[in-house]
Amino acid sequence: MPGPPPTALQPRKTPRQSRSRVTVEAIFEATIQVLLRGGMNELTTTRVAERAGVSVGTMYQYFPNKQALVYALNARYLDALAARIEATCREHAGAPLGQMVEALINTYWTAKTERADVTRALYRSVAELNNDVLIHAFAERVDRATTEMLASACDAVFPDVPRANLALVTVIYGTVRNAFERGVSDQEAAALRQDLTTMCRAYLANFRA
Amino acid sequence: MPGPPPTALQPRKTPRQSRSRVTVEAIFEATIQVLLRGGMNELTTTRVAERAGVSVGTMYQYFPNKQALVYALNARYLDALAARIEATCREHAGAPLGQMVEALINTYWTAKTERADVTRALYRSVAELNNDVLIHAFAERVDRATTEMLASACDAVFPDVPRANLALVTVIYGTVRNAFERGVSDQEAAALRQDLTTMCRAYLANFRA
DNA sequence: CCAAAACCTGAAGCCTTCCTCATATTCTGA
DNA sequence: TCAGAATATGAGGAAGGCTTCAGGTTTTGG
Repeated sequence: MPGPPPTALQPRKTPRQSRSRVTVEAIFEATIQVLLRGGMNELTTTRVAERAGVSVGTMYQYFPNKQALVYALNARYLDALAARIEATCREHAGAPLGQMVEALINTYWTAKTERADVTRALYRSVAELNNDVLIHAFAERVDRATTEMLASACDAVFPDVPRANLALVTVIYGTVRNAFERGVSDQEAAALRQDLTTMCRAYLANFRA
Repeated sequence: MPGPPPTALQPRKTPRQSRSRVTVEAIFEATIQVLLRGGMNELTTTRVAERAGVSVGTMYQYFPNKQALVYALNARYLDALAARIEATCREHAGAPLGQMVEALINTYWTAKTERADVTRALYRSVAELNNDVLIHAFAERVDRATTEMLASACDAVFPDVPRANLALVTVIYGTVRNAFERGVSDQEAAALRQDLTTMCRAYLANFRA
């Protein structure tokens, strides 16, 4: 049961005028760029500010420290990802299991690969954070959506929905991530994705009504 | 095709006398401990040396820099892990598919969970390394073993062994890792592990002779 | 037993980084 | 229009980290 994010990691103040919204946006984008080039080791406040075209002081007006910046960036990313998954789940409420699996894998896979380098950079950056809160919040939110979807399947009845859900999402998210880390080729990725779908379908077949 | 590890990351010299072997061992252990406490951010050379009961200078006699230390630690861990997987694969050459899957999952899962905190710490530490070389070397070595095992199955014939292998290992390794990151309970873990086995078996059933 | 090799020490130099703050600029609302 | 709020600046203080090296101690091989 994760509490709220540590106060030391919360944003300092939220931009009110449009110019500052642009600034914050630039800072986020710059952070990604720096992360892409040199990873966490070379992510310095000066470098980010420089790349964003603002001064260090400006950065510190919105983020109390460096960690908070990376934290916010990841929170932002996960929020968008969760929203996409939720949308997929809504769209497939009441559908047959097969379609659900395919849709879920498709959404997740696409979200991760459409900007593969960014995904990788974030995967790495989040590793040095106190990411438990982030991860849990994300997991909880997304679990709610997928569980609900599964329970609504028109051609299945689950003796234990949360269990089936956990198996599904863990396998899917884990596989995608591992595929990333291995740096599989496009060909391999395509085959892998197909096989992953096969596996999930075969698993869910056990619950056919 | 990854080359050899960057020279900047190679150990400086290998201990010859037994006392220095003890020292190096202590340094490794200390590194793990420090990593456990505070992660990469708090891993400083001074702290590691202090915890190991040696002076900083000693550390630098064996590792040219801090990164090399973490690199070596991970290389060591992956080497042991690979050895265990290879052993499992040898033991199950010619066995039926079902047993192979179960054994592989068992070995990997056990290896990761018997010292869960260490596993987690290393997962995190490796994220800030130039880990491509490490990952690839590990993957290649382990793939060789598992592929060979699969090909030897007494009750199956694969149209494309490497493909089936990639699917299997990516799903297994990825799932285990993701389970870690979510911090699943023991109960959930047990169920998940069972379901993972079910999935893999169902997948492999497609190749039954 | 002794010389050479291996090993260990830890204070100190150098460098980078984070973050603040006093000041300047821009915007908003009445 | 203009006062006050919001935003931006960037040099510099303070802290801490990495790494070296000159000089000790221990071990080994003969």
